[in-house]
Amino acid sequence: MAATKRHWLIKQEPDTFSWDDFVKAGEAQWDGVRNYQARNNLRAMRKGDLAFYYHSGTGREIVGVAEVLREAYPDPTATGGDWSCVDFKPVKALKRPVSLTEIKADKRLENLLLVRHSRLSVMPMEAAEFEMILKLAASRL
DNA sequence: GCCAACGTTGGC
DNA sequence: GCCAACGTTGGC
Repeated sequence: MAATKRHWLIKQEPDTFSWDDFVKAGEAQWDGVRNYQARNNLRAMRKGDLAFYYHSGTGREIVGVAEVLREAYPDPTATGGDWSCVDFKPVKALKRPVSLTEIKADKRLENLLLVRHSRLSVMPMEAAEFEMILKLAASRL
């Protein structure tokens, strides 16, 4: 019946909009994406899908889990072109952040687009990879 | 349609 | 602050 949930990772510079800002806001319109691959990923998201919230630049770590609140709709901040945005709400912060260094050190996560394609800001990931990172976050460093 | 130049992102 | 990776643009 219900389609299998897909898993994602979204990046944000904490200096621009941190996880704490996100939690304070209660939800966020994920606009401003101007890359086709990232846009297509946004469009493939379904309500209820989960996404890791990653701090790029300062931090470079996964800090929390977000959920798709509203599926892709036209990005109101776009002045031209065919762009989309998605609304997310925070679900929970990870028990402890999982850093890029830690992810890179883990052979089982070597196929993550976060590692292979570092410039992509919205990316899919496997359910197994998602679970693995949740497990890392629940463990001691 | 190719490719050089340029801009942007993000890790280090 | 630097640089690699990558996307986009524009000349030919």
